[in-house]
Amino acid sequence: MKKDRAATEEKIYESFLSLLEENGPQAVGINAIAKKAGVSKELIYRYFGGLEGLLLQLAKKGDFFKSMLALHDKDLATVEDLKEFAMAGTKELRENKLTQEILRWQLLENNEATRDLFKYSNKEMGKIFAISDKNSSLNHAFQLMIGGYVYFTLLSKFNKKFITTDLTSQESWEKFDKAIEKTIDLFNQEPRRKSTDAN
Amino acid sequence: MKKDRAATEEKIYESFLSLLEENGPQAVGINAIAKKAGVSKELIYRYFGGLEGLLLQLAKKGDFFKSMLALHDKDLATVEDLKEFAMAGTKELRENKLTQEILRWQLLENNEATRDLFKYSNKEMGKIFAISDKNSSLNHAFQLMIGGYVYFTLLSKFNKKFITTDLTSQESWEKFDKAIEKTIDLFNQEPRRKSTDAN
DNA sequence: TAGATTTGTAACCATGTGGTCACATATTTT
DNA sequence: AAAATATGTGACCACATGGTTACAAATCTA
Repeated sequence: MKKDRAATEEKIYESFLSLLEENGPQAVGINAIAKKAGVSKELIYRYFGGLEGLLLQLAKKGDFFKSMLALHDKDLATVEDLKEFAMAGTKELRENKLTQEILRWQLLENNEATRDLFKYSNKEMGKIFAISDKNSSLNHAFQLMIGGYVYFTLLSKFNKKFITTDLTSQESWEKFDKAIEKTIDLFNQEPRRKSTDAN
Repeated sequence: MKKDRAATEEKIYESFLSLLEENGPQAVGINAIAKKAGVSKELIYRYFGGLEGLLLQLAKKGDFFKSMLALHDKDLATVEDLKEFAMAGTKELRENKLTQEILRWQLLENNEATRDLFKYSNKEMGKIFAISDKNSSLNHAFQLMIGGYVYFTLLSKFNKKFITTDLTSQESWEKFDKAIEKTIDLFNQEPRRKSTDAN
């Protein structure tokens, strides 16, 4: 029998990732990972330190919002920049299954094992919202809309529709996008009031 | 030993409810319910038809948005009515743990057992959004914001904060409420355009 | 080549799960 | 009172879980 630690480590980690992406946090277990990797579970403990170690590695290696990084260097001074940035965020959210499942995971538990992973992914997510912080009037509305986008993204895995909205159609997601853009516009086009009090 | 079927049925159902409310969907299992009720699990199968039967009963008896029903009879013609209705919805969402956990459940699975429960709770939730359907321009923005509200409500169970927002403070939730009200205003105050095209 | 070390496996453990069973004991019915 | 039925229990089943152990086999080192 051939022996290659690097290769088996890779098999284990990839199996862990694909289980998480395809079947969600509940499907991620030592037995399931070992079975999928076709390897003894002992090795998961030996090479990674169990599930906790795998989560830690994911925290370090995971690419959660890498598509945002390029944009984040820009100034984001204008309303159009802000809209472009928001659209990049919703696109990332829609397409990155790994990010989706980690966000789902945060709704289920928060313990020793997951803490580091969540801390890191939240840090990445925070970069998006750092922008809207500058516009305190828009801030909470913006958070709600992105939060809603996350909610519907997660919901769409098991539900075809939300009330009257078809969550399987491209058109619906475009409408959500448009709603975000329009809200950004409305908050910026409103008649300037006398003070910074924008509640 | 005393025997009282009605009383034990009550004990079982109440144990099921409190487990769901306090510990979430993952904690709801035949063994856990029987243990909490202090009763043999056989009786759960005999009297309810297992977990599936309990979910069915919850679907029929559960009061998910009962606080909304009174308001729903009103006309909701004015913007103020719509805002009042939205605020009643967010309040209900914040306070009804049972509703929260069912919404959380919908993000985890959707099978034979849960289908009826979700169908019913969604029907109730649909009543809220029937109102915003009339204003197609606002519709998706409104859905996003309520969805975001749901998201943050569920998130707050295991996370103290989201980015910079403290999810444990009353003040944050008031700001979210205000953001919704303001968005409703902005969408209604915008200069009327020539057609119904409001994308 | 011989010995030490790394890599890998399969069996095993305690525990928990949903589900079924035979049985005992109340309660009703005849 | 006797028989039938409703109610309740605890043991049991097969299976899955996370975690550990003892051992085999490949690879590295001397």
